[in-house]
Amino acid sequence: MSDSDVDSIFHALADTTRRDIVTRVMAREQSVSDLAGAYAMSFAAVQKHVAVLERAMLITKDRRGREQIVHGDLNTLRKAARLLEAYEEIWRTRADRMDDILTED
Amino acid sequence: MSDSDVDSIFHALADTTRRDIVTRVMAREQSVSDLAGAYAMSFAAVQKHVAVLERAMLITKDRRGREQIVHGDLNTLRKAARLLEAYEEIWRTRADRMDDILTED
DNA sequence: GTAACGTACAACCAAATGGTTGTACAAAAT
DNA sequence: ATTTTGTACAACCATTTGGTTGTACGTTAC
Repeated sequence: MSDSDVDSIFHALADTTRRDIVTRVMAREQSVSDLAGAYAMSFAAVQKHVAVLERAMLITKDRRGREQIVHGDLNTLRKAARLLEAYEEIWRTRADRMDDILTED
Repeated sequence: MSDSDVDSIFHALADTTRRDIVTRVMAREQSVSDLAGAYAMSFAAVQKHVAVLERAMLITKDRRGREQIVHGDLNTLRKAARLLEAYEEIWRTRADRMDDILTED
């Protein structure tokens, strides 16, 4: 996973509408227009949000007839979650070293 | 935690330099100019990145003499991590319901 | 007291973002 | 066959972003 992949994942999550889309499609797959119907903005705007999430690989699309069905991608979400946990781990490790230092006198 | 708080946290994390700053300050607290020295960009640019992280509450600053010492804020990181885990939970719950549906015939 | 250091902030710039409307086209329904 | 539906995409716009340089100011060192 390159830096720019991670950039795009967090960027995709840095918007309330997009996080809400993720919530919806994790709960149940649905078409782009189902999603568009849920927000007070143009279809094109929602479609752009979907495209951002798709580029970030947080969702995938699957054509069904004339509809495009949007699914959540659990794998990418897990990667993002693990990344944040890695920062906690860095902190924990440093804390341990701090502890070493404090107890070494 | 408001939506815009979450927006600012993920936005702050959506940049390689800023994630690197988080890594550094989680490992060891350091001054703004220590950080600035580590990147091939102006002091002002690094200072802006630090300001973005500070607004997102991912770091805090603490004046020590003429230096400004930057610390990582584990708490905010944990909140972000838990948020991502919540999406996984939504997915898991839906999966369970799927399972219910598949076994109910 | 003066010089150097660490920081903050304003002004500026190019590029990206998040929204809009309009057009185009394939699939489905009539 | 025609209309409606679902989607994609371009063009446009205002705002934000991520960088720059320059200025200012308090703190430390000489």
